[in-house]
Amino acid sequence: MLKKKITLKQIARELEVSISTVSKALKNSEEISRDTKEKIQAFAKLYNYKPNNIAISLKNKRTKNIGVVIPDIVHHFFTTVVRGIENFANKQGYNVIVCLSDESFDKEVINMEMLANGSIDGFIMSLSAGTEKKSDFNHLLEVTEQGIPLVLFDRVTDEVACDKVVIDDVLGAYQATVKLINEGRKRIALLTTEDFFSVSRNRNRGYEKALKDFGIRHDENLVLKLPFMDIDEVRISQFLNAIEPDAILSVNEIFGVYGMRVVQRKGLKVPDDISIIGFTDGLLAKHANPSITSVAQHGQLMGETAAKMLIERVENEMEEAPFRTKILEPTLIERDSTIN
Amino acid sequence: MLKKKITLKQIARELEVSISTVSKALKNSEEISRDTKEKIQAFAKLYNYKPNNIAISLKNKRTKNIGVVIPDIVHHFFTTVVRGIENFANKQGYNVIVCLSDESFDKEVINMEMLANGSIDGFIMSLSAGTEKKSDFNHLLEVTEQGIPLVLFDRVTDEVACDKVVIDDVLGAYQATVKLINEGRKRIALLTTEDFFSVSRNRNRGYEKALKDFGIRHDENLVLKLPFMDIDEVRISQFLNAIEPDAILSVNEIFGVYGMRVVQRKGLKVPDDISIIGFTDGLLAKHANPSITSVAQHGQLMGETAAKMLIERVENEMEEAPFRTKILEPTLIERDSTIN
DNA sequence: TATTAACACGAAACCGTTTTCGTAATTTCA
DNA sequence: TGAAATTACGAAAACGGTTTCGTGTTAATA
Repeated sequence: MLKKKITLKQIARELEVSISTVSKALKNSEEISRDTKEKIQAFAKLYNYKPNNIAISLKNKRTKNIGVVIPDIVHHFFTTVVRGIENFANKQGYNVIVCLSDESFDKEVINMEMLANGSIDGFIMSLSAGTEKKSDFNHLLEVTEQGIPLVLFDRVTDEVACDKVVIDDVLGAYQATVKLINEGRKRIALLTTEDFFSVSRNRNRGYEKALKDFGIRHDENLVLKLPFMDIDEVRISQFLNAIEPDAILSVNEIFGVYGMRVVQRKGLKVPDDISIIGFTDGLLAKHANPSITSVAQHGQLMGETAAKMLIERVENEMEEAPFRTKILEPTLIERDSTIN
Repeated sequence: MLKKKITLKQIARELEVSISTVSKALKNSEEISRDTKEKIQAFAKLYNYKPNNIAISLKNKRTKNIGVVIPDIVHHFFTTVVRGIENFANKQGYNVIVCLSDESFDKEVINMEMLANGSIDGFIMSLSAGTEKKSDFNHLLEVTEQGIPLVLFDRVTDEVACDKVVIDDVLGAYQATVKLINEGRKRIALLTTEDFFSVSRNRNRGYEKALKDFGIRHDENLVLKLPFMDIDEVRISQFLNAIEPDAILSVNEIFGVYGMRVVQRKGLKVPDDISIIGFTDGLLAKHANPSITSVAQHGQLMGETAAKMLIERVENEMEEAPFRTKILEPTLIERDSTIN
């Protein structure tokens, strides 16, 4: 007892009217008489008629789909962003197609090409590590040249003219570093990633700026640049043992957790002997023991903001509004890994 | 300098041939002469012609989109499932539309209706808490009656005839409980949720079965049923203080983490004084101190399996194969919260 | 040389809508 | 009563493809 969806054509045939009449009747057009409208509407309701989205998309050249391309989904920050996007987009009647680049340039390109041929009205994305490393943005340029709106978030680039939404990473790192300095910390270690990440670069800058502003010499030896993927706890351990810091600032959540574990294993008390602040306010920071003071990036807000910017572009295609970059303020969530 | 996508019609006009000829030439049809094909293909390449997905979807009545409806995305287990789905689906040329029901029955219904009008070829979903509580599955039945393939995973129901993929929750809880019994634990507390969750019910059964098999009396007082959402640490604390267990089995990750924190605060040593096992092998369990022994649910595999089942259905629409339920084996990941 | 086959292409239907425009039939007005 | 205006609907194009079938031209065959 398969009940396939009914079409305008079938309704028209059953009721012996034309397709146009059915279409108009269902839109309650003034053109159609009361009687005919009622008959058609009743019939349509009975058979649970719903217009076919694909046909409408073809007609309108609007899919009401947003393409979201992110490096990874098993990642707290990105999931909060996706939730924000979903949240806003759904309210506006848009669906979200999620693609994972898996931090790979090639996959990012393939994903975008798959979607760019009519499947979506616009992109929201965060650059993969591979793309940032390669510094090749032609796939983004192609998309924007075709007139497909694009909003970049978090991991962005200056080389593509489009809307962007980021948090003020410099400020976030600055505030975190100042917090540590105000506790009296002098040897603040920085756990960061290789340079090609825009966010890491900015966080490094905020760290350096704070040191400078407070007259603390910037010692390169206190900075450890780790490869992004698989974390090497041994290197963190050797590094921290060698430099003996009195505070640690980590540009992400996981380095902070590992750092804390290393110093705790050495017998140091957090935050009495050493303070720790991380970036990304995820579950780990919240549930660590002690819980870790973190710079919150407001992923959900970022997602909502990005979705809002994108949908505005999509729906005002005519107007050539200038591109904007929304800068969100980070928040330092004070927990038990720093002195209150 | 907007370079809008070129269409067959435009190519045909430029080259003064018919649309059919262009279409065939681009598919390398034998019908078209060498010369014409080369000319058309060269032109198409030059202008970077790519067929419009929407038009093809309309023609084929296939969108190459999969709809995934899950309760939440900021949740480790579901993200691993989504990754698995994405992974498999992408290889087969499918895109994934993710919708969040936010544990709400109404949102689940709305999401499905949005997608069921042609936007997708099939659904993969896990029931929202609201739906399980309400026990109303009409929206699922409507979809299957329309002939849209549906695969349910993890949170499933017997009331809908469709493909399913679950882990053997009874077995997982059984093995975990046995592990605790073998350590010599007698008073094994169970931290679980309200009864309407199918997975919790099954895990409770596995726990009870293990007790019975090993001749341990099942004491209802050792079981705490917590509301699903916002966790009440106070209740957990009162409960554990009252019953003084020598082991805790939690049906999820977070209850386990809270439970561990409570007993640690009381001065108990994990695992010397008390053992802890949780479900869902996420970041918290892995990075807790001590790390928590957990029943892994293999979310990614579950996602891949679901995607495989769905795509098989979609692509063999003619055959009325009987519905299958794939039962995945859980794995007990032994860590430091139990005695090795 | 007449017939047939092969070749190379175009016309048109189709997928399911929306929308413009044309036109019978009825009503209104002078 | 005849002309104009209104009513109520249908035909057809359009969105961007695919595919079947028909056909004019050339080449092969008898």
